[in-house]
Amino acid sequence: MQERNTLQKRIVHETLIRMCNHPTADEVVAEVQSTYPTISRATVYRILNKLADSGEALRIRINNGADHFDHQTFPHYHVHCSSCGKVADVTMPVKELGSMLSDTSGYKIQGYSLQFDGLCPECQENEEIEAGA
Amino acid sequence: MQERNTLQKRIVHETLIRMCNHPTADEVVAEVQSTYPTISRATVYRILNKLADSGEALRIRINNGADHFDHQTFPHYHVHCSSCGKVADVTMPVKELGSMLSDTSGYKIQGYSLQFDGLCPECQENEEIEAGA
DNA sequence: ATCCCTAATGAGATTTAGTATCAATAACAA
DNA sequence: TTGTTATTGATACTAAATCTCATTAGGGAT
Repeated sequence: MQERNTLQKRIVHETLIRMCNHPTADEVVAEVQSTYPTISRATVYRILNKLADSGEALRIRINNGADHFDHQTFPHYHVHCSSCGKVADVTMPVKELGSMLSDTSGYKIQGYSLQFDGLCPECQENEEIEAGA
Repeated sequence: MQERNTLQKRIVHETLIRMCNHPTADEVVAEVQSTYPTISRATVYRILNKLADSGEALRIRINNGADHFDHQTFPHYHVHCSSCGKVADVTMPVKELGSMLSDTSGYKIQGYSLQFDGLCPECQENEEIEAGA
């Protein structure tokens, strides 16, 4: 017997799919607990890790902050707003970055992580308002 | 009076320069304490943060693990060995990644972080030995 | 339908990396 | 030499995530 189809796994996965805003693990915990209050934080973390490991979800590692999760697994990147912390999708092909490296470093490249930091449209507006005042 | 030239700052910076292996903050703490045992962990963290903020050192954010520091500040990237955790330099121009994004996402891009993961030459060897045995 | 094995869960302790607090210390300008 | 205050050291604290382990429940076997 290998992998059991538990209620908790179904709920966490469904919840992640329903939340389209790249939630953190703790945000998923809160959301799941609103309908299933007895689920444990450790369980949600375990299930999200498993989803990320199996490729059913993406783990977005944010500089400094908590990991975010994305149920969309097609190849894309993320922008992280340095002001409000929001995470958004970016679809941009960046080809061959990894393979370009293999000969120069001696490392066998397994992957790379590319993450952008910036200001989201809302925070840009707020900045302008503050500057104007 | 703005910035004071303290013994601690000199020692931490010198130590970082002397350690060419992209140490973590705690590795710097250990190294400094070997000759100056009374220095505080908080002090080393503060000084490294200041060096990174002022551009006198680079902060290398490793997925999952502790930040590493690099006294070399010319533009380059890093490879992180997923097996032993070692960090190595990669010099490869990646131009315009940020500016390519500005129109597609609505974000005002302030920067990006690009980090490679792979196996260092030593760990590749170990892997082959294990596979052969 | 029941039993049994063990994967998975829940609760809480633990770890790791880093920051905050604050009294004591020590640069450095006067 | 002195006074101001940036900086330090010690420690408490926080955040994110993992670990531990007794208990629960999925699902194959009977």
